[in-house]
Amino acid sequence: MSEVNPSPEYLERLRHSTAHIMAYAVQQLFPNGEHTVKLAIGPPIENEFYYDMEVPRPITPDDFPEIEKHMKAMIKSNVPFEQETWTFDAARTWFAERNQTFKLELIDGISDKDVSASDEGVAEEGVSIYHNGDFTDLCKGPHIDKTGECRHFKLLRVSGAYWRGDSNREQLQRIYGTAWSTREDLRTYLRQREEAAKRDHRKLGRELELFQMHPESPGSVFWLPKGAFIYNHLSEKVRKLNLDEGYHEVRTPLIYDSSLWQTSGHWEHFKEDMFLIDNEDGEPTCALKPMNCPAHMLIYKSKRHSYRDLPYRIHDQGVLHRNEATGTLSGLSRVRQLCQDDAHNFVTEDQIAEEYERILGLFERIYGTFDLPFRCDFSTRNPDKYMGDIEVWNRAEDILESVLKNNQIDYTVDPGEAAFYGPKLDFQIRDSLNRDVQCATVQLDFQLPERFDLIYIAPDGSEKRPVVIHRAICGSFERFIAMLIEHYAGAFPMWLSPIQCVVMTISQKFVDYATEVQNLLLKLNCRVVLDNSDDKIGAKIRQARLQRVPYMLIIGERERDNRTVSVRSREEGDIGAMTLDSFTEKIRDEIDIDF
RNA sequence: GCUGACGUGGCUCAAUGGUAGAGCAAGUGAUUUGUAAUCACUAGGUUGGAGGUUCGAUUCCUCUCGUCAGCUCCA
Repeated sequence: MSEVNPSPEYLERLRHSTAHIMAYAVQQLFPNGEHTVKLAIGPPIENEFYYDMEVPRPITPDDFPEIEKHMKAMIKSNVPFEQETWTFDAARTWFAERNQTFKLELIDGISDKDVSASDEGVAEEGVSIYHNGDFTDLCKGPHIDKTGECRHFKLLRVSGAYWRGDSNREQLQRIYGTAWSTREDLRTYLRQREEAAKRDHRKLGRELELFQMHPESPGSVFWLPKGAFIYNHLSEKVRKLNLDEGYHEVRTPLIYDSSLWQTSGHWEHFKEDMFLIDNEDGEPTCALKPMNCPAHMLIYKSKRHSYRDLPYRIHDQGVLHRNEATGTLSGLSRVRQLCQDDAHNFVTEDQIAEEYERILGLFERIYGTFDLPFRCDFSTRNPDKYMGDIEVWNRAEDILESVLKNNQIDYTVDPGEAAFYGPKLDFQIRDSLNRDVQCATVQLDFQLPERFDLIYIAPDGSEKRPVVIHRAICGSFERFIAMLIEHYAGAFPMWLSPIQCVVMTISQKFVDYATEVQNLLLKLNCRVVLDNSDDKIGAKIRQARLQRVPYMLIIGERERDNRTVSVRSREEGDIGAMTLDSFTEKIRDEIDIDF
């Protein structure tokens, strides 16, 4: 039976089991379903589950009621989940009779393994099979006891997914659903999703007039005045922080001859994703930069560097263009034109550790300011695909790991996921829909210094190869702002709010005093606007609240006569009248901050 | 790029083969207001674009562009 405080492990079993029930229900949708619906895999995922299958026609959300009906029927019958072990031959025969080619492929995969190594759930001499009622599936389990436990579920969405995640193979239909042990938990989860959708940055971006997109330039952002303010303000703060930390800021071209991209290796790997410029013969000869590093290599190389110059740090917020595939574009999170708080730090091998410490210090300054929780993926060397000296790699990876530990950063290791030219740290933040969004990245690079033949002069006068650290703290400002919008649900902290105060009059009679208040605040570099329209005060407040303005200053007869303002704060509501001095004192520290 | 869904005034949505409608926003006028929407009037759409079927298309079909959910990719 369902548990009151279900363990994560129980919920996984529950969701996995619900996926089986759903697969059965989809089979019921089609005549001869067991033979025409080809099942692939159906695992539980965080909070949800899915099942991938090949079906005679695409499933749409319109099919959900019918699928759910069949699911409920099986749940109501409360049949048990029962495990059996079949021999490979028996399983092959059974699934072949039912035309379940994906399952046959899975069985082959299992039989190829050394089964004596007792892979979990895989029997020594065969495969694990689960039945629930009339439904039979190849599955290592585990499952719950009876279908009746899966009462609290809902189908959510449908999409395509490639068999085995390979875009060269069959594309299947994936149906997502969610399942919980109680009705309340299900409701809570669905409500959370609705709440999250309300803070979707695309929706808020439109409502708060921060930015817009147009089909005339898909994937590139039109920043409206308020959004542009946030963008520029943020970029300015980051720029200042980098200058304080010893970075040299540069500005570099957008367009480069293809030879540069050949040198850097991008031509070979990423030509398809670059915006190219053709000559008269239609041959691409130039490209818009998708990243800044080659430009910075040229700058480094333009003079001889002593070990005394290192670390040499170049910061660049240049405009980048990446011709992302159409299907991947998404709001501000995945765009074709972007700027990063990009930097390249040229260091000696001995300086790697300290430089990483310093970079993580920047993280704490910036992410701490926004109170953003992040975690880190540490991608290590792929044994089959790496360049450079294995000793250097090992040392570098040890350094990165110890830096993560020293700074008590929550990280997971992705073995073999590093690029061939160096190990990397990717910093992830959760967006409002609980999706991981990658922002920052810190990557060690042994390759570009080779390709560009970079050197520095060591104390003994010999020429040595520096190491390059690619780093961005915010990552793309576009994506970072998307995340901030959702993190704050549009209610930016005072220092980042495009409008910090609205002075609003009770009636036209008080415009003079209201203007005086406005001018006084303007002198303090407060971003303040005056609402002297004919609307009633309630309407003005509503308007300002919808725009998430931090402070509303209400000016009527009392305020004018006493030379005060009545303050309504975004967070606390009406906080009463105060003198102008006490208000300016109150906001003095909020108006502006540095990282 | 792939699969699917969607695209109607600035925004949110209605109209299912028969002259496209509402609310909000906008404009004008009235009102001069005390903490989340004052009232009235006016204007605004060849229904993303192109082709087709039909006496007639927002509605059906094809192509195309864009958006969204995912998948693949992500220097």
